[in-house]
Amino acid sequence: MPAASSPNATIRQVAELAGVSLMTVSRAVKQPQQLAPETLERVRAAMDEVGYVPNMAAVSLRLAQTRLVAAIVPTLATHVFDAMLAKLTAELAREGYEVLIGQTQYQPGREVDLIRTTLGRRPDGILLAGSVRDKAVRSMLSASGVPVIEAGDLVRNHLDMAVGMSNEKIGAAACSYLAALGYRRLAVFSGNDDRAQRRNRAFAREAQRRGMPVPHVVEVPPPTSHALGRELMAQLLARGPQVDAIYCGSDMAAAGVLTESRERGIAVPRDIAVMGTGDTDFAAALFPALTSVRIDGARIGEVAAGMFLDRFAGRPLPRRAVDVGFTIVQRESTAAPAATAP
Amino acid sequence: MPAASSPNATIRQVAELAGVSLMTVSRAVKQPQQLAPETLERVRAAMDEVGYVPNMAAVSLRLAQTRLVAAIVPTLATHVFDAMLAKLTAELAREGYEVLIGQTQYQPGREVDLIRTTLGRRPDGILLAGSVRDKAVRSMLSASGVPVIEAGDLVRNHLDMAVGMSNEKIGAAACSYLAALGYRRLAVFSGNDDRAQRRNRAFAREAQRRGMPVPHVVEVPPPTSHALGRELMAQLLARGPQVDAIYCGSDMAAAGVLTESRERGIAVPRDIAVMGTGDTDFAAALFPALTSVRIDGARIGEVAAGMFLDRFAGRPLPRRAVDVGFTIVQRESTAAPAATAP
DNA sequence: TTGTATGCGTTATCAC
DNA sequence: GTGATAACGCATACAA
Repeated sequence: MPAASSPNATIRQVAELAGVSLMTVSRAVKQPQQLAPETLERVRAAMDEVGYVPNMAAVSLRLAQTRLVAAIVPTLATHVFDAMLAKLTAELAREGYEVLIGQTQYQPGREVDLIRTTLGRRPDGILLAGSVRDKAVRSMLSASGVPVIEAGDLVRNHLDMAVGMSNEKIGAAACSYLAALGYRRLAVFSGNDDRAQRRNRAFAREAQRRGMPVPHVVEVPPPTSHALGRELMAQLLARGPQVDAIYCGSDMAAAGVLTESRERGIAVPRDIAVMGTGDTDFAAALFPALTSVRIDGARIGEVAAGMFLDRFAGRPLPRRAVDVGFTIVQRESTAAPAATAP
Repeated sequence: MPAASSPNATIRQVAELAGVSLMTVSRAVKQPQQLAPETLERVRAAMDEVGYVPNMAAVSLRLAQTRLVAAIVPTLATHVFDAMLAKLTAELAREGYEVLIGQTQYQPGREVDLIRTTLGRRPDGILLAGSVRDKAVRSMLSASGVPVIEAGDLVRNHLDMAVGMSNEKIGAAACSYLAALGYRRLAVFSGNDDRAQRRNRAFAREAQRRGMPVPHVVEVPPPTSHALGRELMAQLLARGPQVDAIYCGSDMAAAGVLTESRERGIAVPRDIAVMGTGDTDFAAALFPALTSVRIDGARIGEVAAGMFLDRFAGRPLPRRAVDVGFTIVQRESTAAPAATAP
């Protein structure tokens, strides 16, 4: 039983207790096979007795590596990010790395501060949800020399490494999907962050390409919510154009559209189709079940972890940018319009 | 413009560039007012030029404090934890603390390893979602001398500090709530983790106290899901006892119960009432909107942050245990049974 | 107002 | 197989 264990025991206390030098204790942790079995046992007993855990601040300082990976996300309250972080954390943990999570809460100014603070921790790698647009941030990051992964938004001029999917392709695919089902008067509800805007522009371009009416696009500051979806839907009905399908930048907003429609006696998808983004866990639980663009957060996290580990080990990277794609999960909220009547 | 900034510049490089000593640079960061304005400006220019950010590993080692708070949660994919972590992170960030998040993924064995690894980072504080039951973990933590907050589960014998609510009270309240609405044949679906089990036992005790039939309790390994809720509901209908209300340990499971009921033509709440736990953001978006036990994760995070900051600053704690309570948010899934017919 | 010496806890290196 | 030494980057204490 660990008896008198003192707070934050150091390698020195263990050494004195075991009657060996500092290096012997260090080796007992890092290269146990180098020690005589009897010595090893004595050192281990001493470590247990004082509850010794190596101080990573000292290790980091000495080795110039922290075994820390920083991940910066807008919010934790989004399924894609959760799944990504969970997988990233789990995969990196196998190799002894920990993940330091920072949240910007969608405040652009916060990102610079956060990255500066984060760089102070000298992480071995930094993952950023989304692409880095801010000039200052870009130069800070590249100057730091830290491996950087931009995740979830595959842009051409990524800083270092990237994994994710093209938001432009998502926008175009969403539009094509609705068009193929016969919907023509489209609306888009989404956040006004960079990714969403690029998605929406691609959506509109695709509509134009197909000779459809210009989509009615409404962009608001994120995060989007159920209440927001309801409100936007109410506004659309009150004074918006006639539409037969709505593409939402988040599933929560889409859920709000479903609720508001139901309360007003508008049948989905008969009167109007609704589609979300993210394929959140609750998408299938809504009524009607929500069609959504599925983004595999876990896959993103897995690929990102692999890239980091390759890089840390000095292995050559197969690719510096990985497209994990996306899929559209069709559910009840966008069933095809009735076939031409007999 | 930061020109030739080198990776991980040190205080020495800045000093040489500015033609001052190391201490002058250090003071430029920590006590700028002590420097001659002209010197300060020169140092700042040098810092910008090389992109200097202090190495926290060195600072931590020197000061024996890391400005790091570790938070250990079962998963990020739960609204209560998200909200708690978001608030905790935001509040601590104001005072220059960062939050290191660990996830156990509900694997009990993982908790010990995770805490050991975490202790290596010498966090200034540790927050644990849930109470600490494991003997080894308890002694590791108390031996480390780190301030510990057990969050979200208010037990009597907390290790150090605690904030949350009584799961026993939640169970009893859920039962009382359903009983008051006239439901008598109750079922419970939940995870089989410690917190859930204590909640369920209290639920059953309350039913007994009220002279109601013994509730049909089904406990499964977490995490619970929509699919799981559907399956449990299907099983209940196939071979379970007749029930008129179901209390679920999570909103996702409750959502599954709603879906399965709808598919089978069972009307909620007319034929059966459904109630969840957590008041997740999507609870209001379900159909029918889900009655749920609301747990204010943000409030928990806020109180926890306050406790940590008081402790770090050496201020006396008003209370070592704070009950943030809970509320039952009534929605459509548990409307009262029809009044006695005329 | 600015500089020098010292040590935080650990490990690479070299010596025995 | 084990030990002594130096150094990682920074801030406290003290000196100038």
